[in-house]
Amino acid sequence: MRIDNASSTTASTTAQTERLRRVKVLLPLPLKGAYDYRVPADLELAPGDFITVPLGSREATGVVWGQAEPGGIAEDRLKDVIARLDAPSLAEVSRRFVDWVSAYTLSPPGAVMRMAMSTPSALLPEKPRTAYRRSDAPIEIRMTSARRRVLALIEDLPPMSAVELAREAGVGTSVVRGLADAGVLERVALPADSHRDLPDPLCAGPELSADQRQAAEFLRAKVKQSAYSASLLDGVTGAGKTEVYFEAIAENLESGRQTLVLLPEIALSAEWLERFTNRFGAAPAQWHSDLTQSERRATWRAVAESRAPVVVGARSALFLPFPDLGLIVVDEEHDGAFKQGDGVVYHARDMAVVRAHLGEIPVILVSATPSLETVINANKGRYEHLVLPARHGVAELPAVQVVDLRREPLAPRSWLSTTLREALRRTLEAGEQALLFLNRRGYAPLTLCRACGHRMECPNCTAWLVEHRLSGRLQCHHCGYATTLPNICPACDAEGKMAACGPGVERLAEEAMMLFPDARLTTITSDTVRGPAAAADLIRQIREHEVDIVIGTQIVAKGHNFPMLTLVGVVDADLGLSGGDLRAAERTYQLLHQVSGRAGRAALPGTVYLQTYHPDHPVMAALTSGDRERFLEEEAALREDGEWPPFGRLAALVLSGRDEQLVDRISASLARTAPRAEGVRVLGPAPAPFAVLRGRHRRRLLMKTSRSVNLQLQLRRWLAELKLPSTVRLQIDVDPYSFL
DNA sequence: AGCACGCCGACT
DNA sequence: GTCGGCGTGCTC
Repeated sequence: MRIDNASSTTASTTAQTERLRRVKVLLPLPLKGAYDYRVPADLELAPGDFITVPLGSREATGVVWGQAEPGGIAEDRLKDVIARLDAPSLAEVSRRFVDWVSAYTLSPPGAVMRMAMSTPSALLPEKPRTAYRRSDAPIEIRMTSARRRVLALIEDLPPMSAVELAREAGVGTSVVRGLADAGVLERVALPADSHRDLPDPLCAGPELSADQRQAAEFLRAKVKQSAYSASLLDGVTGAGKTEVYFEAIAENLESGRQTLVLLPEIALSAEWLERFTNRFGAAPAQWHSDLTQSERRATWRAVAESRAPVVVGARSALFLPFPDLGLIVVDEEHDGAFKQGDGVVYHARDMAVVRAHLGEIPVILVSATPSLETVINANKGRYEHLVLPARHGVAELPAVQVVDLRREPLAPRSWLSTTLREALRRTLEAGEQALLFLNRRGYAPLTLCRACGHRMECPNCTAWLVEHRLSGRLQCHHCGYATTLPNICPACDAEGKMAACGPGVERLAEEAMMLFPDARLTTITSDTVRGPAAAADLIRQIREHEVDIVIGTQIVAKGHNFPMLTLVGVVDADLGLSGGDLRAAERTYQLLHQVSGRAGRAALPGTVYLQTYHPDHPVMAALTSGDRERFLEEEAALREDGEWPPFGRLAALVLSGRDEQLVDRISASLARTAPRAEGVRVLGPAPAPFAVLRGRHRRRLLMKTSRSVNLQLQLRRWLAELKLPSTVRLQIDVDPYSFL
């Protein structure tokens, strides 16, 4: 009896120990799920711990995802966990977030987790930073002039790194190391991370208007509640939305919790950083794709160790390992850049709301032109809706006029109507600035042969080659293919018949220069602006009126304040409306509204001209009347009729491969096995927009369901049996943002 | 994602 | 005869 008792106790203890001794480990790889590992007796592990494990012939870093479930892999295939890494473990809410995003996007959980891990070096012990100082030991060495310079320099300076010391002394680092090896210099360890100044919520902020104060108080109260809430902060550019949400950040700073601010394009936000620093007396931590390895490491660690109270970043910052996130702000929430296109396909704004929900914290969505989804959520009461009216005297809204190109035809190879030319002339004569907006890079979007009609197309993609006259090349904007402009038609051998068709910004600049030879002109596109420093310099040039005419693509649409800019000419307002995209009208409205806002922001009133062949289009009507609500209502009605998002659910499945027939066969068979259920429709397969991209043939299926259907469940069932040849890829995009 | 395994072309 | 190209498949 006693033995029975003892043995049963032993058995249950063994079972329990067994279970504890076996853990699920999520590896940052696109595997189906977590892998099981055995935990050695001398290791104590908890969920969220970062560990190293053997994987095949190598070693990998992963996260303990929980206790292994019974019925996993056979005992004899289990390997031992190698070690626990010295990094704060991933918070439970972060792990739930990874699982949630994985389930929602149908991406492997490891692929999602990879975004939370940044760089491998972040998990390894920090490399001690070595500095050098004069040693006391009286050592005789052969003196050289380089050595003398180093020693003279070190006399009255604090210890410096080899690189700094060498740079200051004008010698190579080998001289410094040589002196250290000889014993004249002494190596000392520098403190790991010199503490930077932290944002201070008590720093004096700017004077707020009554409306701003009211909105700020509301958001402060939401932060104080530390519960889930979503608020839309809505108001025209210049209404002071940023200052308002800064107050919410201040409140969250006071409570000691972390804040995440998501911006669509961090590289161009020098202005935002300046405003933040002015308000809080210190810069926030930054997270974006241009960080160096060591910057990534430092920021990731600072976030994980609660040393970064505020992080501003691009969409991937959402996956940083915050131990205590208390507030998320999504600025420019309507911006398409929040949608991640490759790898794990997700929309950072939507996932930010999910993250806030899981963390039971407030999220603030900010925009002058909020997305239809967000406005509907606000109207239905799911989001709080705070509207900031324009501040008196700050931003006079520009007058928007349509130029009807059907009544006022353009001259051949000209893209500026008489009306717009006249407006330009008046603006320049008044000593003011003008912006010509055309969302097309290069010189001409199409080159064709006037003899046989042959079009210059990309050999790898279904796309025209764009002529770039600055670089003297024909370029594919999708795969990077480039070639020279031929003088002889590759199809019919006719000589000198290749002709540029349509305008790009370079060609527009050519016309403007011809019309206004004395005007100082600059072209701003992603081709001409390389990096934040160049962008900042251009912005300064415009602000200081060193330029009369600015010609640019969408990168000039972002909110910069140019006091002397009074005229905006939208050269092709219809661009972007064609193509049958669900959000074409909405996006065009947002872009053109934003670019219109560049005109007349200070004391001078501004004017906007929209050149269009569709003056009656709802987008043009909304822009000229300023009646955003009516436009959104009409858009919403259209989507509701067709059960399009957000009134229905949508997922795009794109199959791609080099073998066109194979891709066709598989898409066809996929369509045959599509689920037949109430409220589920599968459209396609059809050639995906850009039917060939980078040499891969693409077919698309669309799954469209009503709101009540669990789209992910239907998708998972459908694709569970699917066995794809390795040469064919399937990309799933839940809630596709753009159909292109 | 790595890394090994495997099966066909140009080299010491 | 081997070295090495990258297609295919597996990693608890």
